Amino acid sequence: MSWTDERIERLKAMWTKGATASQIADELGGVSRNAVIGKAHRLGLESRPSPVKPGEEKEKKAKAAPAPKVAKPAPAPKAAPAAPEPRETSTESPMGGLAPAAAPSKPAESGIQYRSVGPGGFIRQGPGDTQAPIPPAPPRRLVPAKPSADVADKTSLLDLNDRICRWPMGHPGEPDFHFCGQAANPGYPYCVEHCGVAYQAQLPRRDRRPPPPLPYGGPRVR
DNA sequence: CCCTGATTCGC
DNA sequence: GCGAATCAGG
Repeated sequence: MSWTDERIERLKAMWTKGATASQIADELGGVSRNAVIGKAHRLGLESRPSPVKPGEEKEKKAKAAPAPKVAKPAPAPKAAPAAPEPRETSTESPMGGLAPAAAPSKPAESGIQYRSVGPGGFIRQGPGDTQAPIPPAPPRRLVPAKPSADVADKTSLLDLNDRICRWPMGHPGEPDFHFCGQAANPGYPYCVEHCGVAYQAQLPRRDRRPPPPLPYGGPRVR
């Protein structure tokens, strides 16, 4: 299974909405949880409350010696205390406070610091400024979104049972995604109308019409 | 054990 | 770029 634009779209939507990697993988089908996580990171959708984050560096792969396949490269020196970074000062002008766009990493010399104050928010702090103008980062925690008015009276995932039609309306991850919700055709997961769409009598080839687009990616393959 | 996301690294 | 293997926290 490949990452088509459509699937990436759904991944982004669900990831942003807080769906777990497992849910996303399950929803998309054909990919593993790991694949979803890997893709999410490659897309730059990062940082979600993770069980294992705390800043302390953990000594990973500290296993005794379970027949390592390849020699582990020496861990990169994380901080060389006695090795100052090579400085490029020739282009530095005292008043040219604007650091080259690619290098905001010299706050001490430019006198300007950018501090994150939350998702997408940054403030600029000059040399004369003290700690004062730094507003505390507002604690923001993503909470489960309440059902919007659009979805409130629609049939959600939680409303499903074996007596109502599970035909998906729209696409998972979209704000107004819901299910048909009509009375299901007994013995079938869909109402009569959608059974008509889902189950079609085999017709002679010459009478076949091109099948209508499926309401979502396609039949589940699991 | 189950779940979670992060990271690594061979492909 | 992809994702299985592996990690670590809950």
